[in-house]
Amino acid sequence: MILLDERDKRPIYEQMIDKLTDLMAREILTKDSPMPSVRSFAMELSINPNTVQRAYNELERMGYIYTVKGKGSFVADNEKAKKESRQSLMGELDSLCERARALGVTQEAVISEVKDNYGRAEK
Amino acid sequence: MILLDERDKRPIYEQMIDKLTDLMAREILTKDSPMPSVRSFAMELSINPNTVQRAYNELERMGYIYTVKGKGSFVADNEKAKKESRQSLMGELDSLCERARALGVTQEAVISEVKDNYGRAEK
Amino acid sequence: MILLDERDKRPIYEQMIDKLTDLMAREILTKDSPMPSVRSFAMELSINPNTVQRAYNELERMGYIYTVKGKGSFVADNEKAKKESRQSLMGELDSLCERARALGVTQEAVISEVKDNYGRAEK
Amino acid sequence: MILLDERDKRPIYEQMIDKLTDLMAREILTKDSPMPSVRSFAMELSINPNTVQRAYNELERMGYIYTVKGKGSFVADNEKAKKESRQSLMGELDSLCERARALGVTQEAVISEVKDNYGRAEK
DNA sequence: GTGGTCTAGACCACG
DNA sequence: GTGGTCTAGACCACC
Repeated sequence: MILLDERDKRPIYEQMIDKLTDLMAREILTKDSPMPSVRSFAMELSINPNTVQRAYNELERMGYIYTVKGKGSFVADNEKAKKESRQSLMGELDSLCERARALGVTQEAVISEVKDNYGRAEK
Repeated sequence: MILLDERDKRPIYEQMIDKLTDLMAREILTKDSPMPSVRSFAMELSINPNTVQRAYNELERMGYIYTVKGKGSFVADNEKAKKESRQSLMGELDSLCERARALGVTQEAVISEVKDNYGRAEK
Repeated sequence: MILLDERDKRPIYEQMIDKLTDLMAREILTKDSPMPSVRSFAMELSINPNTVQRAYNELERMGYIYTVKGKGSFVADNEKAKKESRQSLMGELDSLCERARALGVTQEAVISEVKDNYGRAEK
Repeated sequence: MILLDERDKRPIYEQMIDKLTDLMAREILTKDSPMPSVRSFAMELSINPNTVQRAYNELERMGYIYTVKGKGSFVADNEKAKKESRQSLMGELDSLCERARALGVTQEAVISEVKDNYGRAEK
């Protein structure tokens, strides 16, 4: 389902949260579909079940999944995920623009790069 | 000279690096001007001299400052450093655009955000 | 694993880096094998953990090892690192040759010294 | 006479010794010719006279210069300088060869680089 | 005075 | 258990 990067400096549970919310935002994980069980997920990724549990706890707290006792965890409405993903993306874009300005990069240069990127994607 | 943000979770030395490189990019710290001494800077920020030292070490390694033993540290000519920063910035922008596309954010939305940001900066 | 030379005037962490990269280049330390933990290594060498940590930090920055938080540090694939080392070595050889020429040392004398050295190594 | 590199990590007096013995080995400073006075040399390099003095002291101790009270310092027999320079060069060459071997560089590759260098110099 | 290194001991997050 | 960060305090060489 997801792949962990061992060399990533961030804690594993944070990596999991990022990758899972991303899957939700991209609608690969759809509303009300079941999440893997804590145990099987831990096995699959060869990590400690505690770590999976922690990721699930955070995801539930943030409203990305909901848990039914005795049945498991399920994807909540992923509209939320999409919205928040977009917001955080825009936040990153903002801080990136600020760094760009500090380095004397013009607005035009930034926009041209964006257009380039979208252009390359179309082909 | 700079202010530390206690709530910031990143290590102090990293915060310092960010804030100082920013000052250099904006040419508030100019070529060959002296950096505060390790000890005085530590006093000013109420932190340990070792922490300042570490930040300075990294800055020197990255080419932002140079050190003359027994005299102090000085701002280097950071045209090269700035150039590299710009390149890596554009790389980040690219990967950000790709994430945006994956989330269904249009090119127009991204560009509008960039324009907004630059607009806000002019005031 | 390694032995420190007390008479060596260079800082301990630098000595460690030299000896460890040497072990890697000679493939005594192989890809993905675990490095000693910071604390155990410090005990073994009777030095402070901070000093080991510093050496490890530099090694990671240079791409010789990678670190998994909570698990330890591991030997990276250092083909790239070796390649870069070879290049910088050849650069040093060049500047050394230039100094030799300036001192009137003939090409033959230099080559004979090189052959001597490699000859001694075979025994 | 000589140029100091402010960014050089080594102490100034050591840099001076290196550069001056080099000039002697290359016979630019000839036997019995006068060295600059401590004061004038210090002025010329914009450094502290103590530092020049220290360099001169070391040079005298090593036998590269001799001092006549009330008259100044003079270059000693530079045969010595040449000989020692060559020796230290050969020492460096040896340690370089050892590093090369550790990296798996063949004797042939080293020799070819040396020949290249001498070849380039002839043109 | 300056930076550079090192020790001792502490606290934290992660697994 | 692991590494990462920080403090406090010390000693050194250089200028």
